[in-house]
Amino acid sequence: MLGQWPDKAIERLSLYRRLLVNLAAEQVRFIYSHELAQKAGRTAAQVRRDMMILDFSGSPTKGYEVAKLIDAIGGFLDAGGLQEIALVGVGNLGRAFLSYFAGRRPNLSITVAFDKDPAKVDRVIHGCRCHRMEELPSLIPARGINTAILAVPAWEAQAVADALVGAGIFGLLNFAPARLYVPDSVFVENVDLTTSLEKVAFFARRQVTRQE
Amino acid sequence: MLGQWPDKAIERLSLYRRLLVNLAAEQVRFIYSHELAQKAGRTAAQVRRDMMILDFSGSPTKGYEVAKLIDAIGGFLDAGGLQEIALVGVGNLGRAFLSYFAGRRPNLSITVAFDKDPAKVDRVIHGCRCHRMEELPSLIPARGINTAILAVPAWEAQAVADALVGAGIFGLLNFAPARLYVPDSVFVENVDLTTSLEKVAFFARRQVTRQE
DNA sequence: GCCTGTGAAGCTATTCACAGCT
DNA sequence: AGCTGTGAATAGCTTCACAGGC
Repeated sequence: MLGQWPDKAIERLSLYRRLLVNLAAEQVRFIYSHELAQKAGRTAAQVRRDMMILDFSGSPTKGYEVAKLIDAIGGFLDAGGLQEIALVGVGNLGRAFLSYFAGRRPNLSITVAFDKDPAKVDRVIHGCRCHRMEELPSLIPARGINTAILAVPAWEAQAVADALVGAGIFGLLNFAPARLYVPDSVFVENVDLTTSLEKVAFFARRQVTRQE
Repeated sequence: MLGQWPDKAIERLSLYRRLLVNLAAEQVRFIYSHELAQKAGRTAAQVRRDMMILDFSGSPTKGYEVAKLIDAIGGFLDAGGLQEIALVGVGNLGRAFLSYFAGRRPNLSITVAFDKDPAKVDRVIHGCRCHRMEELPSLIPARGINTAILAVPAWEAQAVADALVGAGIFGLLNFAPARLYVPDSVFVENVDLTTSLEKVAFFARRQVTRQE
């Protein structure tokens, strides 16, 4: 499904870029692997390995040039221009994402939303227009969209995923607590909030017990 | 930090339980490792390995008894009674979580919220009262809370995390795009929505290119 | 025959450690 | 002296493969 690069490495590159953009804003021009590692919560060796993915080199005396590294990550991660994202499910979570992502990344923007609730259709929420589900199969290819966020209830997730895949989606960020059955060519990232919370609660409780 | 059990295994156990609860509702009494694996998107061997964590046995003829397995996972993952969770940051995301988690798990419930915005303080949102930040250091120990959800802006995250750790929190579900510096005894799960979306968009675009 | 439980093997991601450079 | 770049080693997780049992 993934192929050449491990998906964790892609996550780290995205994280590095965010840190580097902050550094650039503070006029930092060069950074060593151990400094970036410290900010990212990784090891220096890991950072240097990740630079190999980009085929990016630093200087042993100054480290990595921040501005150039930001460009190198952008060249690797970003599409040429704007990559549009579709959102399906404009409930509480969906609206929170619209507000959260609004203007966060210049190259990535949620530009269409879909919901089956007629009360939401044709409204514009955080700058994004909500469409009828029936428009999904035509609108997504028409806009050349390949990535979608799924924020619908679990029992609707598979049907919506099928519609999205049929419309040409190849990447899904899924917040519904349901496993999606999709072709191997489609990348699915599941964000399971309940499971994450249960995990944190488990380790927290275990630590409390240990302290006592 | 973690210790004995890998955190990915804990995630899977939480996932298995959700699937099993659904199965129980459909009157399914027994399930084989390969069936559960199929539903969870794992291999049968992985499921059987995870059963070893629980020290739970199935029968070679019938498989695992659904009701007993649910109890075994509960005995492992859950606290004795209700485990309360605190939420800090009642913005769009925070409110979405309150609505999302309301009544989702009987043993896990967000029962206190905090926000620095006076307009939100003392309001009850999705059954959860919002308190002043100043009450955090006393209220969290008073309630015996050890787990918190962090949904504040990045630039406030570290200060809030410090306050939470000081108040006795040992588990943090962090939605702020910032690395948190906390003692080793505190478990932090970062959910980085921007990074996840960038990753999905990256693989989607790559796949599209490959198809052409 | 077809399952479970598990030692062993295999894989992938991360870290070590050091040559090379300035 | 202290960094980068990277082959080699390690660690951690997943899958294989088969003994054991009904």
